Amino acid sequence: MNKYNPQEIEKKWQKYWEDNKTFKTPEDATAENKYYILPQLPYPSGSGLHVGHAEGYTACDIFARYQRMTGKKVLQVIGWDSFGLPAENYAIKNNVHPKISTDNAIDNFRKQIKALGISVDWDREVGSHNSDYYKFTQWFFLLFYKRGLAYRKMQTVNWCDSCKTVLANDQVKEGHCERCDTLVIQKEMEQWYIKITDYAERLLQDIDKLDWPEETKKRQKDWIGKSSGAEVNFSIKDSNLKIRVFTTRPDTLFGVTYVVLAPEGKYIQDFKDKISNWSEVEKYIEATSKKTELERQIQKEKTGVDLQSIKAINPVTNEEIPIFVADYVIASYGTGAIMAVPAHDERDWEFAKKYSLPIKEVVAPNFVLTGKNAPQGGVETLNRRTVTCILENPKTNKFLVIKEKDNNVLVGGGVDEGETPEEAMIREVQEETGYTNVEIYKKLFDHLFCFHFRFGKNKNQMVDDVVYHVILNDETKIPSEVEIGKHGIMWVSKDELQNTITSENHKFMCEVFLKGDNCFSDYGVAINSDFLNGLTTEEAKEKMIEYLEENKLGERKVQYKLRDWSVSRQRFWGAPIPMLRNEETGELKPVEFKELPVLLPEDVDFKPTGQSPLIYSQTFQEGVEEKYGKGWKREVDTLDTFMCSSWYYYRYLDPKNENEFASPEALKRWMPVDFYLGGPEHVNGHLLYSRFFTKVLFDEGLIDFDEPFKVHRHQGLILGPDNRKMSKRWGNVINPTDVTEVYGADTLRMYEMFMGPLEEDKPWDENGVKGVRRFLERVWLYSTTVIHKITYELDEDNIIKELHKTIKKVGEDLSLLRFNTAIAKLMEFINFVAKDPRHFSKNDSEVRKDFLKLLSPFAPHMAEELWENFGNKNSISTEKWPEYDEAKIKEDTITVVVQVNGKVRDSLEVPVEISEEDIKVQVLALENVKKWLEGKEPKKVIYVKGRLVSIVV
RNA sequence: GCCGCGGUGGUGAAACUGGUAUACACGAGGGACUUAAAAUCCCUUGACAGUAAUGUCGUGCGGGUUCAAUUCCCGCCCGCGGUACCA
Repeated sequence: MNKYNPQEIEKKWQKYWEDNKTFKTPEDATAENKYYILPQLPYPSGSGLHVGHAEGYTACDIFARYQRMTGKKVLQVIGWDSFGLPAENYAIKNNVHPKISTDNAIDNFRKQIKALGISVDWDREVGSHNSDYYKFTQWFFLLFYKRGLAYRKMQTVNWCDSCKTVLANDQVKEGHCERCDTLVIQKEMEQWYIKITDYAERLLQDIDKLDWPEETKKRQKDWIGKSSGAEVNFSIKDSNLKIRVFTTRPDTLFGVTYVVLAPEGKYIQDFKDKISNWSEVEKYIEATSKKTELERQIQKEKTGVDLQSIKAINPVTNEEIPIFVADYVIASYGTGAIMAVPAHDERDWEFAKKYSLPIKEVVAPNFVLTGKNAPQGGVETLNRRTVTCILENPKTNKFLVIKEKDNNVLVGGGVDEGETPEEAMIREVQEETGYTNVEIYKKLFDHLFCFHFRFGKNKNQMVDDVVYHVILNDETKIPSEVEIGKHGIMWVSKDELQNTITSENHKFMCEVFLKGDNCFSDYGVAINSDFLNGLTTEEAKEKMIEYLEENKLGERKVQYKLRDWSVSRQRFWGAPIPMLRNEETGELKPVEFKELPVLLPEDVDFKPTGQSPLIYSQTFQEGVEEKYGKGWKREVDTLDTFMCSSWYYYRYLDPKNENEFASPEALKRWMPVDFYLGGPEHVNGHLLYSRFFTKVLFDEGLIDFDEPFKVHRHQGLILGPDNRKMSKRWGNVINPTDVTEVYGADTLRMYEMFMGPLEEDKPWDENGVKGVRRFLERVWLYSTTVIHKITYELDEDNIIKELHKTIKKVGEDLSLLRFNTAIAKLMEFINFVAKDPRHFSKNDSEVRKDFLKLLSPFAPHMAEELWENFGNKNSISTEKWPEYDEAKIKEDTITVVVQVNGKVRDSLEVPVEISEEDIKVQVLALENVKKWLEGKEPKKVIYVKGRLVSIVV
């Protein structure tokens, strides 16, 4: 029989699949049996396919082939994200029209993907740069416009001066352009925006119903960035003007000691006339605007300018407080103004320290005890004022600890009626220790709350503690007193103090004391806050919001970090925005659907000037005035390519439809996507936009589901052999075509899947490729040649048993996308077969037939060829996935491990059905066990069914 | 800084729900075949001690829970990714 020659057979089968349209989308798919597998939309770059592409497409393909064999009607298509900057930049550099270079790149990509044996329906291929596609990208824009979701606004935008275009927030990486790494600058421009923020709440809520990786869901939630709080009005003294601030902590309003405005915000301009030191302020604003976002982030020290001659009024205290302009407040979040609570916000604290502003504490720490002292529901809460001290003997540098029966605590007790806390403190020290000559050295906390359950009283108790540092002057004691002697006392060193104390809140006091500085709490109980005093942070927040709303001082407010999506691009190679504008009146008018597509003109000089290249077209505005009247012009910006890639999975369903983005029947039959594989870099861009598109379609009544991707998984990066990201710069790029030419596509596919878990990053290893090729060679050999060399003889039942185990494992692993372990099992099976290949090699081996089916998703070309050798005329991909028989896998005996005191000492073969008693008897009779028991009686013998016996001596 | 993920042989990595740690593959060493090499096949391969049987240690580090911990809990260290004056 022939040598394994992948180059030959792979071409043969690729042609067969193409000629026979083997992977044409089944006509008989229904909502019940359909399975929509979606590989990522590739950008067809000039440098061709990357091994990372091969990884993603292979994974989807293996999964698709497996699903088909289990009876699913699979839809799998690949298309092209073919608009975009790189093609345009390439065109500028090489003076080729992007349409030509893009079409060439697509031809190349298609050829390379076909050479991997990926089973997609090529009749449904789409490219976003084709007018029959971008017609509907434009339609989506018009849909957004119609629904009030597309609007123009003047705003500072991220500008890349090398690409000469605007960038969306997620296209900026660490202050640099994602594509060309140029430092991004801010520029004021009028742009088209999509109001994705209208959908923030739904985009956030619905994440929970998705089967996506948990960390991915979290990342998207964080990006949407919901925070709840209030907007509060601060009036300006002697004026009708107001400052509105957003805060998540309305409960700290009593601690607000100044207000800060963002330098680029609107407020500062409104106050211009009232500010006596305007020139200083103006200088500061200008200095800020010159800084890039990056510089602003890096600078450590806070800066700002006091707005002299105007003061704000704290709405709850009615105190006059200063107003600052400072660049630690940004204009684009909230209202562009903040209320500063230096006692409880690190940034405000730094600023207040620098400019010597008052710091007013309004939240005291609150310890909620855990365990048996945790507060209980449904019982009354008592309030109690108490004192506690850290008592130090300065002569010995030791600290006093009171030993109760199961607790070590500090000295303290309740404050009696008519007594000051100081008096109470001195009294408690005397009562509990007998020491009379003590003095209060320092107050550590005015309030430290502790919320716990009091068993004796069957009530919860909220203790409001004053904490002191007390010094022992000398060891004079009261001769005899009541409480002394009830519990012991001990003196410990500074180092031992914190670990000796067992009560949680006392431990915390020691911690703060030892650190020696003030530590303000974020959450706890309100103090110095009038009607909020004594409430926990959560309660106080609610109460303050109610108060604000009642008194018309502000209202509840939810803020999101998510910004509206800027979609205008001043570039050529994109879909024209289908809008008209009257240059004289400024009116806007959408292009009607029947006029779509607005074609991208051919006659454009697309050299970047910062202006949209479409301005230079002779033909683009032709006939517009005749049709719409004087002054009307087409919009000359093009759409962000994310607009194109946010809906491609709909176009695959019905790619030739001229009237709709997809027909209702096709949508009903195929959506939502059952499995979507993509890189983790798209979480806050593409995936979010696609979800948004889908929700808009749902609201328009065009679809009856509101999430496009039911199941989503990521693929990891394939790194270079040097463990670095593949890049021309490091010279570590592996070209999949080179690998295919030497080893064959089946080897490449299987190797990439064998490298490790799909979602992890993993380095390339040429030797690993060879290993997989060796495996395939062995499969070929045993399938085509009768081998007489036998290591030891196996009867057919042994092989069948191993086969059924393999069917089980490979099937399970495939359904969980654990390709690496599935392949390991296939290898194990062949290793087993190698001991005695006769049953596998014989002419009509059923074992071999089943094995080839298992192999076929991974190495489809070889599987087809060897399948054909049996005389089969059909493609193996149309075969049914083998089923395993539990009875055939069943073992008669099991190996039970024997442990003595947790260490493995022996193992023994026993019948599966052995009783617990029998096995214990057998185990205790073992020589090894006797030896390790050393004559002692076992205290305990544990039997874990089918696994081990553990003996404890 | 904050958030998320991860750390297992010389290497890529396995290990169900707490139950024999290192499957599968690579590499390395030894052997067979060969005039020789490649290819192929066979054996060995976590570390340490020992001729061996065997024993001790071993999943980033330090503790804990348990008859039993890569797996659960607490405290650290390191790497990767996200995000950042978001009030």
